[in-house]
Amino acid sequence: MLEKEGVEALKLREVARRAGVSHNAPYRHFPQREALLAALAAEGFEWLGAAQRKATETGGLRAMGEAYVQFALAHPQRFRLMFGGRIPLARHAHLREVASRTFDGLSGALAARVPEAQGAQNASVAAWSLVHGLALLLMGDRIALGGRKREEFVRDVLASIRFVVGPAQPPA
Amino acid sequence: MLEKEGVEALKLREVARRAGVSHNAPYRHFPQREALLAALAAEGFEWLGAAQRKATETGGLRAMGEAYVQFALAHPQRFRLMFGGRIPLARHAHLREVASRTFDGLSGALAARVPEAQGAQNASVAAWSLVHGLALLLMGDRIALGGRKREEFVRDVLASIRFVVGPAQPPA
DNA sequence: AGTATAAGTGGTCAATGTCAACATCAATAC
DNA sequence: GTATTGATGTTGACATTGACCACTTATACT
Repeated sequence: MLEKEGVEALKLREVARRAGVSHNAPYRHFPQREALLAALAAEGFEWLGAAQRKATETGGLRAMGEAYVQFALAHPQRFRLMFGGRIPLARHAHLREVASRTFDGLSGALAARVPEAQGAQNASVAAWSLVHGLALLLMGDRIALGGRKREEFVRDVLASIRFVVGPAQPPA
Repeated sequence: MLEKEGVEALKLREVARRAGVSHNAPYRHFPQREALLAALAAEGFEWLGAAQRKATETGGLRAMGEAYVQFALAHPQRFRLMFGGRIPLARHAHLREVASRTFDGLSGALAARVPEAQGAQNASVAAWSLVHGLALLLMGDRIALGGRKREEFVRDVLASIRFVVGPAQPPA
């Protein structure tokens, strides 16, 4: 339901209806609607973490970035739910924990791939921002691919930058 | 209301209440709730376009990026509404038009700053993705600033990459 | 066998988005 | 000077939804 019809269409009563149970059954599993969304988001973070680990094993920085974008494009609604900021982390301790674990793994893998040098942390954040933003812009159909297939396009864009890990440089 | 309490808290009836009118008066101005959100999003795109134009006049690529991130951080809910993809562009022709105009201006300004060369378009998309993703990650409080102030942090991150505008290069 | 716990049921309520019918009032046309 | 029209607002209604409550059923475990 989430992927096919979006978050707002994911109504507790409709879930119950499709499950063939009474309109109140879901409340035995989730105290509020938001809790169900939080659980879905947490599951998404685990998926993303698994995809990242897999990419880390077999490939380099580039592969990680492509895996990130691919995940977002494969589960756009889920991705929006995870990063949409509409689920307050203050409640939902489980979601907070899973998300933090995923981020830690992600930044750890990033740090391992980026040469140890001044500005390495900056470059890590830049790398993450790049793939995150690229995924979202692609999801919004706001970018002209210029005839290329999506994977090819992603590869080209990710190949178009280099990270500066040496000492600070004057602005271009 | 949008910025202070989020999109879901922006209820038509509440709007009417605060405006001191009856619960149905808003329907004389917007056929559905979604139309009101679309209007707010369109207004946001005009603001963003204006900010970009201003940055383009006085500064370079770096200034444009900083202005983009600054806009997002100054109006997070608005930014999420604009790019959240929850407003179908199929309806709301006005929104589609304003958004397209803003994007055209943005990519035009980008193209003018990026050296004419193979891969220039890729670099433009990468630049946009970078600032877009950085803004969203910062909004989500998912990045450790490392003690720096936000503007400083943004500057550092944006300074940590270079664009490859020459002929294609082998992957790193 | 007996009981505790999880899961499900039906009833209810307030809030919301939306629709239809009616009212008001200024500008315009005749 | 009056009638018409369009924009704006109002009242009343309806279905849907999230949430709460008391009650029942089923499963598991002592």
